[in-house]
Amino acid sequence: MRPRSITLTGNELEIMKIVWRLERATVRDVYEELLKERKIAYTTVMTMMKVLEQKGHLKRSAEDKAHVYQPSESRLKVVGSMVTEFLNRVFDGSAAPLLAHLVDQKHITREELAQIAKVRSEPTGKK
Amino acid sequence: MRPRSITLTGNELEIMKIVWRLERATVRDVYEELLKERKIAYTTVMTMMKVLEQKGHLKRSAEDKAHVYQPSESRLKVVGSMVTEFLNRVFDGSAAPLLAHLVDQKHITREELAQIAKVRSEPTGKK
DNA sequence: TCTTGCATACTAATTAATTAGTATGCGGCC
DNA sequence: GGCCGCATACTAATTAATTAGTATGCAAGA
Repeated sequence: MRPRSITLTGNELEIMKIVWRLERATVRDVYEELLKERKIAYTTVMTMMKVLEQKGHLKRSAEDKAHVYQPSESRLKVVGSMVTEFLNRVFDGSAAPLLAHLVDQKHITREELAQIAKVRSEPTGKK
Repeated sequence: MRPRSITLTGNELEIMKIVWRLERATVRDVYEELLKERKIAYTTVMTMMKVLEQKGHLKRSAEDKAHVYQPSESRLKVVGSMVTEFLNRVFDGSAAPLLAHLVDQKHITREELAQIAKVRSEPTGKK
């Protein structure tokens, strides 16, 4: 049988991004945001948010008339695990080849790379 | 309806990695390799390779008794597009936040980062 | 020649993912 | 009070993904 995807699928991530940005949102809030990008039915959003709740990515609280959803985990944490999963799946865990791709495909310049290395390796001197 | 995934799925990538490595392979070749990792049926591998052929990732030639498969595109190209797709989907196309994750999660050290920046920005002096 | 092994083609079953319609209830406004 | 808008719950349809069984054929060895 088909295993449920460990990480977020494309559309699930799209919704999570909105909820992370709004911090707390109703189905309607997310629906309105998504409408800016593409045609979608209100109930479709509801279904997807219910799935996200079942998967543990969203917490629901029946506050007012409409339920309010909030992220269960920080964007940093979730996206971090997505990065790790991608790295393992595509590059067997080695980041260097990924870096090479980023540079070769000009997603990042050598200067930016050097700058990040600099900032991170010399954070004012201590710790 | 559900759209077919643009990029390779987990298992498809697993197979493509093997074929890229072997350069040319029969279903049995791939099957043997996969068996080293996990239990899987021969026909399952065949089905997946047929799908990969339909998707245009593998070319098939009925050489001898068994069909021989070869990659349609280089690993570099396919993986490159996977990187781009991931970057767009997760980070809206910005590589910097991805870099930050790689460093924060210690997938790569500041030293490695600096080294890659150096190698790539000063290739002996000329082009 | 008959069996055996391996190969392919075809069939099939299950669950995830995506999208949305239908049923139904509740709180206001006319 | 009844209708309207919005909300949720339930139902549903379609295709992808994953896994593998069955049917069948061919070639080589006993």
